Amino acid sequence: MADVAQRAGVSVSTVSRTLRGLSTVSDTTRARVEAAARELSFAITRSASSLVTGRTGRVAVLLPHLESWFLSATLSGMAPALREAGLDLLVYSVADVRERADFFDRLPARRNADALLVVSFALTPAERARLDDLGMPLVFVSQHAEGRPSVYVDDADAALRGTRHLINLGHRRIAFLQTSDETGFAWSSKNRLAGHLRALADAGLERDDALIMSVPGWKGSGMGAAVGRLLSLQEPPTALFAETDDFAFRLLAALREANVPVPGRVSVMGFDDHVMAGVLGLTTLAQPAADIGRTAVHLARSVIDDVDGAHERHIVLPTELVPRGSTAPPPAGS
Amino acid sequence: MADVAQRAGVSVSTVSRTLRGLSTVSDTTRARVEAAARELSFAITRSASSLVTGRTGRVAVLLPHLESWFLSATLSGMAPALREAGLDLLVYSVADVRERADFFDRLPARRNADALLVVSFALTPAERARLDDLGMPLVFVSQHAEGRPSVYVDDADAALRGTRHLINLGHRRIAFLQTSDETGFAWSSKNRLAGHLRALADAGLERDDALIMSVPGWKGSGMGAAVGRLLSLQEPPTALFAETDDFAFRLLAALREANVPVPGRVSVMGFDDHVMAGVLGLTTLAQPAADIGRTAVHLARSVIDDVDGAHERHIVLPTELVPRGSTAPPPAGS
DNA sequence: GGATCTTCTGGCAACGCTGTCATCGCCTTT
DNA sequence: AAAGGCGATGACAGCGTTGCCAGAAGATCC
Repeated sequence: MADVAQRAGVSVSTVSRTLRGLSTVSDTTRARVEAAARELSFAITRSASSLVTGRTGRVAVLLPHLESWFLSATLSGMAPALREAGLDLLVYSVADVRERADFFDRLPARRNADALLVVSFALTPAERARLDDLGMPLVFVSQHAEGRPSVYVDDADAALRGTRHLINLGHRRIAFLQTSDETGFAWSSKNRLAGHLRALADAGLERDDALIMSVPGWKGSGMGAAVGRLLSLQEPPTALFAETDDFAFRLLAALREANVPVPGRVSVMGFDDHVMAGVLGLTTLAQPAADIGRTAVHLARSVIDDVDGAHERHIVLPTELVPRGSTAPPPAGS
Repeated sequence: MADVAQRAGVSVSTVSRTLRGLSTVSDTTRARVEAAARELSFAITRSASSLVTGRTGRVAVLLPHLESWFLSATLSGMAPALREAGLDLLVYSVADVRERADFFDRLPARRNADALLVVSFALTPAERARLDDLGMPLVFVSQHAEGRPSVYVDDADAALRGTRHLINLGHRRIAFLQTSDETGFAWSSKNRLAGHLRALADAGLERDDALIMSVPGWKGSGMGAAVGRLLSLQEPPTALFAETDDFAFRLLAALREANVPVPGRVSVMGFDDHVMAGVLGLTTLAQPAADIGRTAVHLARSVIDDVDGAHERHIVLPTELVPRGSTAPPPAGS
């Protein structure tokens, strides 16, 4: 910055003021400084300004991993919003328990970001407490959190509408498949199941726990076994509701392998509206992942700037049922 | 840090030494300091140390976007390697031309990261020059770059083997489909096509430009049209080689819509080994995305630490043909 | 027992910026 | 014409660390 000052023939103070866009700089000086900065392709050292202002110009995002469509899409939505605000994006992805413990132990985000966005994270009370101790703005994304701003969809309501759609098609035996994976979408998961059950109850259908399946792992092969168990029930389901599209895809593959026609014999419904859902013709509940990301960033900015009421705002974004080819009325006589 | 020092009854210098793990601290003092730091759950302000040491403890990654499987998987591979090195991950995703221009204009990574990893980025000479001016360690990922360390796979060789596989199955008319999308995989793309053509030439097959298709957009609907054009040729192809799996999936969807059986009438081959490739039974060339990410980080660390020879190391990782159900011998009589 | 090492610790400047205050012209007001 | 106000700029301290040097205390050697 001193170089720029010298080249422009002004003091560093003036350069600082110019570059920050403060109004008290004359037009001619501003032009000179900007020219000098450009010629030297000067980029500010954020470390130094952070030290003085206490702002880092960075927002940290904590994610359970990076490989699901939903998380990537959410992150994608954040990127432009952050850029617009001149904020950099710091990503903490904690894939396993060790990394997770390490994150909450060392809290590396502390003092290294202006806000922490916690995405789709099923927190233990201890972890939640640790974050609260962090003393930095927190925004919960894709989950509701008491006492903190959050952005999410109404998973229960969406699932309710999904199941209702299946019921309207004539289905009476509807299975719900969820991942038993620990990390990840536990908050959403619980709510989706609740919505599903609610729809069944509303329609006067009896709950049957044999139709609620926890299938292990993201990548495992438990899916085939699960399908086998469901289809060998005395009264097998005519529709399968998977808690995410990623999951529904694996389900479709398992069904294809077992030569079960979709939707001829069973209907399949997903949740997310993954890009591939369109390609594969999967009926699903679209959730606006990019919007969620963008909104989360806006919310974070409000909290950082200490806007009134921002500290406990809960924004619920809409979901939409997208009917495609994987759902149809149940086969006659079932 | 002053608080910790006071609580431990030592000077800040000693606290600093202890926390950095320097050896010249007595065991008793070290224990006292560590206890104090833990009790106050002290976290160091990186900004301040950056200012002194010139190290930021951060690595920046520049990506064309965040939504392809390959990029997510690569990023996933980087995360644990960075964590292990105590480095934070700064993500710059530039989705459109405006953002891209902005990045190269302002170079926000400058002085805000210890190294920049450039992933799958088809750079203009001007952009490349701009990066070189940046005066910071650069690592090119998923692309070869003259004069800079890089990690990539031999796309040409992989594609060659893919096409050879199709030829070995008996195919003689093989189409190659690439995206005409600007951002993204231009480097890989060019090489994959070259490898494909090489395999044709090696087998004594004539090149037919009608079989090389550029299909627009990531998400558009140009795929149906492309399939139509190919299948209405006088001598239609019996095999289709898509430059990425993402692309192959859309191709599969278009073929299904057109009622063209795969692999009955045409075989389809992809590139990447996307998670869904297994699910959909797509034959593909697996590239070790996570390994690429991890290796890139190791390389970056070597360059940062100025290890001998690191500045121009080129690491080529292996690819593997994964035969699945989407490829088979051509239908009899074609 | 004094000189010389060694091991450990403290003091202090410096990193590159920002915020505050002081200063300097020039314009307006009476 | 003097007083006051205002807009633009510069000087300087200080943010929380680290690196360097000095120094204290204890160990070793002749």
